[in-house]
Amino acid sequence: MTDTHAPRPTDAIGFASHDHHACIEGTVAAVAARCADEGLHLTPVRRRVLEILLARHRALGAYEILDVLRDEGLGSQPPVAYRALEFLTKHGFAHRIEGMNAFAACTHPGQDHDAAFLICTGCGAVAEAPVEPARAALERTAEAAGFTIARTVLEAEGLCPNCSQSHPS
Amino acid sequence: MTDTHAPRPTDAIGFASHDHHACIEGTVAAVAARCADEGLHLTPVRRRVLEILLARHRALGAYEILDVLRDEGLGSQPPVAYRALEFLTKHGFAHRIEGMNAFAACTHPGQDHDAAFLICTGCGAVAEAPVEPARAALERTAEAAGFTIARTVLEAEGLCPNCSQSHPS
DNA sequence: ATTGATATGTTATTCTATTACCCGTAACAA
DNA sequence: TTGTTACGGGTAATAGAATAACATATCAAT
Repeated sequence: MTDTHAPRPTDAIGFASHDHHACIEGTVAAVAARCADEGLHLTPVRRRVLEILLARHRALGAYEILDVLRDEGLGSQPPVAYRALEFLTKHGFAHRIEGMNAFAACTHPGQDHDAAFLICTGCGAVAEAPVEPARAALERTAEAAGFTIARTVLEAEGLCPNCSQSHPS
Repeated sequence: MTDTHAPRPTDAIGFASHDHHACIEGTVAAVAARCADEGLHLTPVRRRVLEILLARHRALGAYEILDVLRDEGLGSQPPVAYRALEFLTKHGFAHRIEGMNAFAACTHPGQDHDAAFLICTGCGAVAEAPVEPARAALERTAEAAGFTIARTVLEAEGLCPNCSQSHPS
């Protein structure tokens, strides 16, 4: 419990403060429901990794996650973390941030999907942003080259609203 | 000398066949000129790493590059390759492909700049595509969230024109 | 009960990247 | 000439990220 519990509604885009506790519980519940629906097993390790990612709202390396799991007796070797992360990313419950070799929980878990990310270099927060506009632009660029896109990596590093105030640069 | 020397003009976007030998020499010459201009040292290791990247037209891992350098007696330990790559990427002569932990030569060397990449999962070719449209779209998305972009990672994996014919899927 | 599919435990290894320290040389000032 | 400063490179050691390979367990379905 490291957050401030500001009782504001969740922002669709992501950097606003919000009821973090409810945000975690709600997302886990939504994921659990989807798993039940689709016959996927949200096992204790998988659920816990999802909670760890949600609790931070930032990207975590596999070994940071593993440290937590180890402290809690849920697993001690890399494959434990990587397997859980593979499950979560494969089903669209978490995303890999390529630019950081790290992982973040998905904020609107659905099918396996690409996303765009806004990564704050000030506080480390990661927000998932609508992917369509940028993806569409990239599609048009690719089409001109006769290239067929299967997967996109769209990430932006910079300063979130809070940090751009504190770092007036 | 492993290419076919098809004497076609270089395609601005990148997957067309072209006079590869001239393409390498021309780019190295352009980079050398820029270095002379700006007082940068294009040392033997740095030049050779650039040539290696250009010769492949695909993304190479630092250790693949190091293997070549080692064979040629130009260096044997990781920092040799990483230092050269840092120089090349810092000055916009090469780019890091985040999604692959690999590096590719820049096809229009200028100042340090972001770019968009089309990465063929069939043949491994990497083309640098215009970054502006996708970047602008991402800018608009970020603006809506009050986020200030400093750097973008825009990569698309898929099939290039040649491979989408061979892999009719 | 047995099978088959899925999930986990564990060891070892590979791949990627950086830190730290030392050496040599070019450029320039005293 | 002698510092001394900056830069590039050589090397060893280590850190960080990811996977391979193999053993074990769990559980549902026949």
